[in-house]
Amino acid sequence: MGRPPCCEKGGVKKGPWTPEEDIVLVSYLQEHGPGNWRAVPTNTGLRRCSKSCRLRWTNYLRPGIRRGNFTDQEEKLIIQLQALLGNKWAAIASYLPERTDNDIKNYWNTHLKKKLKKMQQTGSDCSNSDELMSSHSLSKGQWERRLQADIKTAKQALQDALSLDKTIPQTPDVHPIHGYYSFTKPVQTSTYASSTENIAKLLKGWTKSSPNSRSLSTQQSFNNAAAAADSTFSSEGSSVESKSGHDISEPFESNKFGFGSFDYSSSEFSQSIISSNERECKKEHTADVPFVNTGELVARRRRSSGER
DNA sequence: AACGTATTCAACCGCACACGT
DNA sequence: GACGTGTGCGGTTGAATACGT
Repeated sequence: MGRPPCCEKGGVKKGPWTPEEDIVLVSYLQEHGPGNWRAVPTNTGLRRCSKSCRLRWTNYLRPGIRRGNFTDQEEKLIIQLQALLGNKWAAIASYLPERTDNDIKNYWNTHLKKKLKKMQQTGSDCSNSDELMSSHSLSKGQWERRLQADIKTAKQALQDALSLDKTIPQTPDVHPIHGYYSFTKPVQTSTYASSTENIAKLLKGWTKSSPNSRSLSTQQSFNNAAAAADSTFSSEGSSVESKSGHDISEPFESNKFGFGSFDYSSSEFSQSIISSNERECKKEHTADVPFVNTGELVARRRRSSGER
């Protein structure tokens, strides 16, 4: 059987998003909020499929996203979580609210995999996923003990990462935001600050690109504009007006976007993830039982905390 | 400068699941 | 319970860019 593709209609555009499309999408979502993605292309006139719109928003335009330059803390956290959760990028991303699952996945595939491989070759690190994977060959008892140890290590890493406000409040990295911990520049005090920055960069890139030049991808636009935008738009009270006249820098309600106020450090959440994955891992290693999707677990958790 | 190769990352694709009817 | 639809996730692709010769 199989479902028909979500973009069956002809004339659906693919490939990189243009700044113009981004602005249309951001303007629309500012007004209506995310959700009901099916309606987005219809209501905006964007020749994109709903999936593409959602992806663009969640991976690039969403407020509070930080891109590139993973810190050591983030890197360690990702490594630990990957060892614990496997390739459950959405689950891992839930511990790094400013990073998208796609970003983390890419970073893992391009940087961390290699790094860990190197480390393994030199025998300098024992807390990586390959190591964990190699535990398949261990006896069940050994494996369980090892798993317990890994979970303990990961918990510790999480605790460290989630309590960094005590240790490095003035470094460019970590401070608490709305109950979770966020890796942002000190000058940025809210998820909206990042949103403003994103949109500012977007607009800068858009207006900068000359009509004669070939149509720039947004990434290029952002790159061009980043430096200027950083100095032009402060985190407070900045307002950006789009071509269509919409003030698209008005504060987004963080709750609308699903990661506003949930306490990621809540032991209930951590415990549920860890214990469920503990169970999953054990299942995986012991019997042919259906594998519980951790991402779905997180999704359910998000939904129950009022995301949609 | 020109070319080939490697790397990065935005975006796509297909699948699984939740939810409404 | 069966079915249809919408959404989210993980794996993969390929264009753009960086690097080496």
